[in-house]
Amino acid sequence: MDKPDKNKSRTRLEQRESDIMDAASKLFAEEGFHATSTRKIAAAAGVSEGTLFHYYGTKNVLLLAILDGFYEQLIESAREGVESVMGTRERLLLLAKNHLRALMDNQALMMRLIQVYLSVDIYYYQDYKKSPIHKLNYRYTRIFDNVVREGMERGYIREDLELSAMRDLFFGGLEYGMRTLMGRKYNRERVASYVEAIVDPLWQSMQTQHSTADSNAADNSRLEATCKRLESIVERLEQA
Amino acid sequence: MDKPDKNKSRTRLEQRESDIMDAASKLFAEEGFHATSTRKIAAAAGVSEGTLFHYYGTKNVLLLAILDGFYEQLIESAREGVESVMGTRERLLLLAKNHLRALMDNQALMMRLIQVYLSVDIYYYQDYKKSPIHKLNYRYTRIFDNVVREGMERGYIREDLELSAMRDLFFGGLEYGMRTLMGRKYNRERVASYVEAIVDPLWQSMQTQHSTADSNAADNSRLEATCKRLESIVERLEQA
Amino acid sequence: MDKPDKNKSRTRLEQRESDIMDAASKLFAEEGFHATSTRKIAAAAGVSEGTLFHYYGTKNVLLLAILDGFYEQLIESAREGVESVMGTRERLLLLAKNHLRALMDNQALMMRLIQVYLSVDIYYYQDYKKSPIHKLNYRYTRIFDNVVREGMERGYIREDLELSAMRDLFFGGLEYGMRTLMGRKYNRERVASYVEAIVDPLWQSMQTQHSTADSNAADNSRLEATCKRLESIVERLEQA
Amino acid sequence: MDKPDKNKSRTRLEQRESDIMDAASKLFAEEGFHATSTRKIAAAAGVSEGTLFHYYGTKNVLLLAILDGFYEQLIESAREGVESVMGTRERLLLLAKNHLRALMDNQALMMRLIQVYLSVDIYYYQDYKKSPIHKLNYRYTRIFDNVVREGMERGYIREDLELSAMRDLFFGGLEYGMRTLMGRKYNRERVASYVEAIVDPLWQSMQTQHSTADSNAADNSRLEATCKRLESIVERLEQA
DNA sequence: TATGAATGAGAGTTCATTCAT
DNA sequence: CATGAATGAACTCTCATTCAT
Repeated sequence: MDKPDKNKSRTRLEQRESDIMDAASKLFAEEGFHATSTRKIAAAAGVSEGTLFHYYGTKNVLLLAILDGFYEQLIESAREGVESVMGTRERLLLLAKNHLRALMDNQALMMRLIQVYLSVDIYYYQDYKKSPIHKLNYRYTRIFDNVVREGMERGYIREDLELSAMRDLFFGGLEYGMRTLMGRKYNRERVASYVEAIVDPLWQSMQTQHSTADSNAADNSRLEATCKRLESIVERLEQA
Repeated sequence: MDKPDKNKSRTRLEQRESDIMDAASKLFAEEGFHATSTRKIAAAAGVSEGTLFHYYGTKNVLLLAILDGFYEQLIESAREGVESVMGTRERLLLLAKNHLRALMDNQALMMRLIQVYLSVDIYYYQDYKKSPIHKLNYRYTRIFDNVVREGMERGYIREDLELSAMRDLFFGGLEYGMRTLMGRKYNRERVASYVEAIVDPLWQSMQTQHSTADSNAADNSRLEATCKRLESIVERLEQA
Repeated sequence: MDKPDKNKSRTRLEQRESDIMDAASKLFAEEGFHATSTRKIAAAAGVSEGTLFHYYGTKNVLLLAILDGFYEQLIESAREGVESVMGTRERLLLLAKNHLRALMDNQALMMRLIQVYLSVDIYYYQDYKKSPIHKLNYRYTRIFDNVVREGMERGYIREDLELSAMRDLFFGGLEYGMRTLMGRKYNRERVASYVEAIVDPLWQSMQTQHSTADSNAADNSRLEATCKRLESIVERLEQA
Repeated sequence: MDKPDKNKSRTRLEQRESDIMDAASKLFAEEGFHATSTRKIAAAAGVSEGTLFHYYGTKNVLLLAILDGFYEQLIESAREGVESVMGTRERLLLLAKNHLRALMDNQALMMRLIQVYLSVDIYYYQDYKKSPIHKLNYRYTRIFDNVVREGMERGYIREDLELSAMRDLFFGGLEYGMRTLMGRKYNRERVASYVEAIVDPLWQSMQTQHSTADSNAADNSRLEATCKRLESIVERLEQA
């Protein structure tokens, strides 16, 4: 589309860029950010150390580029997923699956890298909200927000919901659970059922609440349980 | 109990130990693990670097000791909290408050340190389940598990609940949300209301389903009060 | 042969390499391996400490490189010496002089370095025979072996000789004696006469043994051997 | 024999001293002088580090004490050996066996320690001859010297022998050969035959010479010259 | 006499980054 | 644009030795 010449050279540059980013991603994921030297990265990418710094002026910049790419991909696949189905619950399940899969593909190290990034650059972006990562994360979580808001508009979800708490539970729950999931082998079915176990309680509490029938079942059963305990105490007392 | 002399020296040792741990905790929290040199820690603790390594053979060991202490405290306060109230929901609220407060007191960096620890020692404890941190975390989350299980036994919570998913949502949600909370100043009320916003959806989905529970709030609270009175009678009877 | 540019830079690299090795050799010799810090070496070589580790990844590697160079030189001069004269006894004298002179030029510390090296790397090369130093030493002592073997073939030396014992006496005697020699000032004549004092007893015991009967058996067998060679040459000439 | 009280306490002190020396000897031998920290030694000896420095003010002093003890033992057993047999050759064989066995019992590291010692204390005893080790070594090698001298007096050994060269060959040969011997397992027979292989050539060259070899030097040199001429002709022919 | 906590200098090594080529 | 040699500050950790108890 562009001039072939420019196109060609741009392609080569891009090739190198992605070589470096791939190598760095892999190493960061495997050994951690601090344990990965720029020398190792350059070697793994098949370029000289000088070149690495030619492309990314700083190790931190490289880290940010990786995270950026990761989020960009995450956002894109999330958007595609949301557009592919209609129901709010189905959309949430898709978002959850997408999130989990992306993290697992990267050995969950992306999460750690984000932590590192925030550690490292806390000096530059004293206000978390100004940090590039925050902006990316904001763009990403807005997708979830929009799905929920649309659910509200359509009446599937009660309107007095605290959206931010729901968001925290959704993403926090997934990420926290991932640690457990990680130990075992990647398993598509397990992921699916885990995702449901996370989403369902949230989905349930999101909905407008019907059924006046057995209204206070909880309290009823509490009463029943208490009665049982009283009875058993009475029995013991009688035997004593 | 011992000779005063010995006692004294033991105290001095312990003093030094805690000086070092305090200094290290502070610095790790402020600047991160990797950005804090042992030199800085020693200086901040008012001891020589040699002494630091005399007490903790390795920077990693020091990190582990800090995390250990943190968890120990967390576990203790959680247990106390659980024992101080009776209702399951109240207990969950207390656990959540305790968790959040502990994290915020440490500038939420404890979470990062745990990540660092797992990164660093992944080589030693190839199986995450064998790592000391996992064991501590297990002990801690068992408190939550027990609260929920007891709720089930007493009939307050439906028995077909997926406990592990609930745990993930609970702790994950809190930790994820903490980031947002952190930016603002510490505020006891805000924490309380945030905690409710996290716990309520979970509590709701834990209970037997489709209850109109909140629809007739008045009756509900009367029942609630009665339940509580009965329960406390039971407690007293059992202890007698 | 190459571009002068490349050639030049290669030269500069080699210059640096040898600067470092020279400085290290000197310091190791003067103060011993353990007492010489990499810092000192770098300073003496006029490079930064980083550069030192750029060239030799480890202090041990540097040590090995020095020993390697030392042996290489030793081997070369020994070979030249052997080729420059014909008689077995003369060759042994030359080898001895060469050995002694090389050691004395390095203040005899090379021997100590070899010991250090073997100490240090005993863990890496559990089998002594696999250590690089052993291989170098083997190459070197083979020169002595070959001289003796040729002496046997030519009949100057009795064939029932225990070569390994002879080798031990030769090199061991020289090195042991060197300590004594070291204290005094370098003295070409003294070395020459000392060398004879060491070699002569060995030479004597190498030759076919007394029995006054055929008094000059050695010379006789030399004559016989020479005749045989002459005869075989004549044969070849006749066939040509 | 002494006062029981003093005796007792002296015994305890001596016990401790020897505990420390034994532990240090073992560790020095196994890991080398520099790789063995005083902490390790103290732990292995079952005393505190303070105590170690109480007995031996310095790590170097400890080293010297060990070497001193080693030599003392070596000297004693050598003297006993010499007195137990009469023949000069037998005495030399015994001395050699004794030397070899002592070194092998200590994993040959004693030799290295001596080197270390000389390195370390070269600053204190700028003149080798004044160093304590030199004195010990002198006392020890005098035993060899005396055996040889007595052999001369009794007429077993020719009187124009260069004693110092003989000594260098004897001890140097043994120590050099030990490296080879070390690799294999300790084997009493092997040691015996090795010792003979070392001593015999020396013994041979020590004896009064019945060969006419040197007696008729004139004839000899004529033969020699003829040989050389023949040989050079052969060389030229072969190269042609 | 025996202890072991405390020291601080110094060790080897790593590292992100620069810059002349 | 690409290189990789060069840097030197900073790192964690070790060590022989001291000294108050």
